[in-house]
Amino acid sequence: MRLGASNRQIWRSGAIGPSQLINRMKLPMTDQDQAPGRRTAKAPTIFDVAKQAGVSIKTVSRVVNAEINVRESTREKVLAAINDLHYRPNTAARVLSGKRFYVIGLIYENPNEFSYVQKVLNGALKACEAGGYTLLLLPLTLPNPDLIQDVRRFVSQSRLDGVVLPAPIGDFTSIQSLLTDLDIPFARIAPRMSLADELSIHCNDEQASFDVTQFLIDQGHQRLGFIKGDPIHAATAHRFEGYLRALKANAIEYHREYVQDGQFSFESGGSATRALLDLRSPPSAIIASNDDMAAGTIFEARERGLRIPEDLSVVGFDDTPIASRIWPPLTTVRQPIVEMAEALTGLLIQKLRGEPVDSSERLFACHVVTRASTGPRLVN
Amino acid sequence: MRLGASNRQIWRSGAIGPSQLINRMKLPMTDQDQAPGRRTAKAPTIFDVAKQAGVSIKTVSRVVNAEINVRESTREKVLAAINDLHYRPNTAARVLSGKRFYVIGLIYENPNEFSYVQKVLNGALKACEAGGYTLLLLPLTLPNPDLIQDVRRFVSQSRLDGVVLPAPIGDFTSIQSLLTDLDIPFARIAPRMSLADELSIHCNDEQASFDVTQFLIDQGHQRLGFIKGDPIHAATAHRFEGYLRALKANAIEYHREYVQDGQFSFESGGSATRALLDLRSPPSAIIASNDDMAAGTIFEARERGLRIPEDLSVVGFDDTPIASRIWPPLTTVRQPIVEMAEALTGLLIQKLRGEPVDSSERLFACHVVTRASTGPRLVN
DNA sequence: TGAAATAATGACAGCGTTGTCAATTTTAGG
DNA sequence: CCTAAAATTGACAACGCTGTCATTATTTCA
Repeated sequence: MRLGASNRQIWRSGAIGPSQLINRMKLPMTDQDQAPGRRTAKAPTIFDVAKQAGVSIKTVSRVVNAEINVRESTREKVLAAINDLHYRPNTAARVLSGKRFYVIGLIYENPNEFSYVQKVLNGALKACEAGGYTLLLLPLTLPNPDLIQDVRRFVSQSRLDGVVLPAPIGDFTSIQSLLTDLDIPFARIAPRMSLADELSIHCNDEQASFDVTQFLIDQGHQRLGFIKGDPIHAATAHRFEGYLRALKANAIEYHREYVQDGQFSFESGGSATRALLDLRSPPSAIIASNDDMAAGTIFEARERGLRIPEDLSVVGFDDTPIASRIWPPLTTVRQPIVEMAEALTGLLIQKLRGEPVDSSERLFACHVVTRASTGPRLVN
Repeated sequence: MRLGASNRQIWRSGAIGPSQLINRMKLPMTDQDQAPGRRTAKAPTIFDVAKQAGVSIKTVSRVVNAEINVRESTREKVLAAINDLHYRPNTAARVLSGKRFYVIGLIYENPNEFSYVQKVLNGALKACEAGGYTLLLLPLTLPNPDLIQDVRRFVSQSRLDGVVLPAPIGDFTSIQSLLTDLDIPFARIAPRMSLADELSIHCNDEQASFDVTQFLIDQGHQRLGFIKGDPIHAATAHRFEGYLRALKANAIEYHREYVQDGQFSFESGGSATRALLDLRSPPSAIIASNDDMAAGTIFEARERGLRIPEDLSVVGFDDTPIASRIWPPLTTVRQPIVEMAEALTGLLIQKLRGEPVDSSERLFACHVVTRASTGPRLVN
C-alpha cells in the first residue's frame, strides 16, 4: 500500500554525477591482489602508469582527477595504462600532498533502537565506497553537555572533508554553525532551512502522518489519540502537523486531551497510552510517533485486556524491526532511509569535488505499511 | 540476577598495555583547533617539536612511537614540547612513509537485528580511538557466494593492518585462511581454536545456556522445549550443549522431539513453536536460542490463547532491544558484547604494535536477566 | 601567413613522516 | 685512565602524490 505522496517534487536516486573515474571503478581481482602479503608485492604507482602511457606523472594525475585540459587521445592512453596495471592512487600520498582528506564523518546518536542508524550507515557507506571516500563514525550519547567540543575534536583530529548529519543531529543548529565556522561542508537528513546552497534531504513526514491519520479515519475512527515524540527531533513537529491537518480535512474537532507527549521510548509510549485510555471517552485509535512508543501502547492496552485492533487500533512510525516482531504486527510508516542516506552522502561528495549540486528541494516519499494492529472501528 | 560463571578464567578489562603515548592523549582544545578552517591554521609538525625540544626529528619520532633507546631526560623534553605545541603526528605522512596503515577493518553480517553489531561497533570504535587507529567497516550480506572475493578486495583496497571478526564471521574458516595467507592479523569473537597465538574472545555460551535451563528446572519445569539457532553460528551448538548438560545434571530424559531447528529469525521461532505445541505432551517451557525466535514463540503461543508465563514459560538469548519491548518482557541471557569487542580490538592493536599479547584463554561471563516471560510451572 | 591567445603537457618542489645507517656519547670492564 | 661495547642521537633519502609554474603544441583571427 502506497498512499499518495505530497505534491512537491519527489527526488530519488543515488546518482553521483560525473567525476573521478578511478574511484568509481570496481577493479577486478588481480594477481597482485592475490599475492600473499600486500607488504611484499608492490602496488603500481603513478610513475608506472606514466611510463606505460608515455606521458608525465602530472598528466596521469590530471586524468585520475578528471581535470580539464587533457586531450581525449591522451586520456584514453592513460586510462588504458591504468587499467592494464590495475593502478589505484595511494590515498596517503594524495592526502599528504593535496588539500583534501578523502574522509567523510558520520555523526549519529547512539540509541537503543539502532535500526535507523544502521540504515543510514548502509547508505552512507555505499556512497562513500562509490565515491572513493572513507567513512568515519562518531557516535554521540544525548543529551551531551560537551556536544560541541566532541564534534570539534572529531572534525579536527580526524581530518574530515565533510560531515553527514542524520536525524536528530542534523537538527542541532549549534553543530551547523560550528561546521560553518570551521568551513566544513555538511549534509543533513532534515527539512531544509533557509540557505540556498545547503545540502539536505528529507521525507514528507507531515504528509505521511496525514496519510496514516486519514487511513484511520477511513476505517471509521473519529477519536484519534496522538502520542508526540521527543521534541528534539524535527520529525516530531511534522508528524503532529500532519495529524492536525488530517483532522481538519475531515472536520474532526481537535481535542487537546487526545494528544500526549512522549520521548520516543517504549516506556513513554506506555504512560502516554495510560493517560489516553483513562479518558472518559478514550480514543478508538492511537497514533504513536514511532514504533517503540506504539509497542508501549500495545503493551499497555494488553495490560488492560483490550483487544487489538478490535478495541483499539494502533499505528507507529519508522517500520523498525520491532514493528513486525510484536503481536499484533504494527501498521507503521516506512521511510526509504538507506536511499536517502546514500543520496545525501552522494550530494556531499559532489560538493566536495567542486561539482555543481542541484539546488532544488530533495524530498523522498514515505509510505504506510498496513499490518494487523489496525482495523475498522467496532466500538461505539 | 547473576548465575554462576564457569570455572574457567574470566577475563575482563579493555586495558591495552603500554605503548604509543601520543595516540593515548586526549588533547585539550587549543586555539589552533578553534581557528576557523583547519585548512589555514597549520598544524605543528615533527620539525616544530624537534626545534622546540632541541633534538632531531628522528628522536621525536622515537618518542612518539615509544621506541627503546631514548634517554629518559630526552623523552621528557620531547614530551613537554609535544604538549606545548599540541602536536599530533600526521597519519597520512606516517602511512606514506612507514609500513603500517593505522587502520583496522570490521567485517560484520548486516542483519535485520542490528543490536549485536551495534555493540560490537561501539566497543571496537572505543578501542580504536584509544589506540589511534581508524576503524573501517565492511557489511556483508549472507549467504554470499563472493564472500572471499569481497573480503579480499576490502583488505587489499582499504590497506588494513588488521581485522576484527565478530560472530558469525569469525566462524568462517575460509576467511581465516584468507587472512592468514595475506599475512593480516585478525581477532575473533568466537571460541578459540587450536592456534596458540590466535586472538579471540568469547563468552561462556554453554554455561549460560546451562544456567538458564537450570533456572527453568528450578521453577519446576520438566518438559523443556529447545529451539536451535542458525547452525552457521558456533553459539548455536554451544547453547544446545548447555541445555543437554542441564538435562543430564538433573536426570531429565532427553526427548528428541522437544528440540526444533530454527534460523534465529522471528518466523523460524514461530514455526518451531508450532511444532512443539502440537506435541501430545507439549513443553511447559521453551528455550529459544535468541530473542527474535523467543518473540516468535510468544507470538505463536498467543495465537493459541496460551498465557505467558502461566501456561508457558519462554526464554531467549542476547537481551536485544526487543526483549524488553514485547509483552511479556523476555527472560533472556545477556552477553557483555561492548566490553568483549573493546577488549578484542585492544588485543589486536597490541599485536599490531608488536607488543606481547597474553596468550591465555579470554572468556567473559554472560548472565541471565529475569523478566516476566518465565514463572513456576503451573500446568500439570 | 604570422602573431597572439589558448590548450596541453611537463619539471620539480614540497607534504610530514619513518627506515637506514652512520656518528656520537655513555657505560662497563679491566 | 683507556678501550670496547652498548646506548643514544642525527642526517638524509625515500614514500607517491598534487600544486605551481614554465614550456611546448595547437588554434584563432587578422
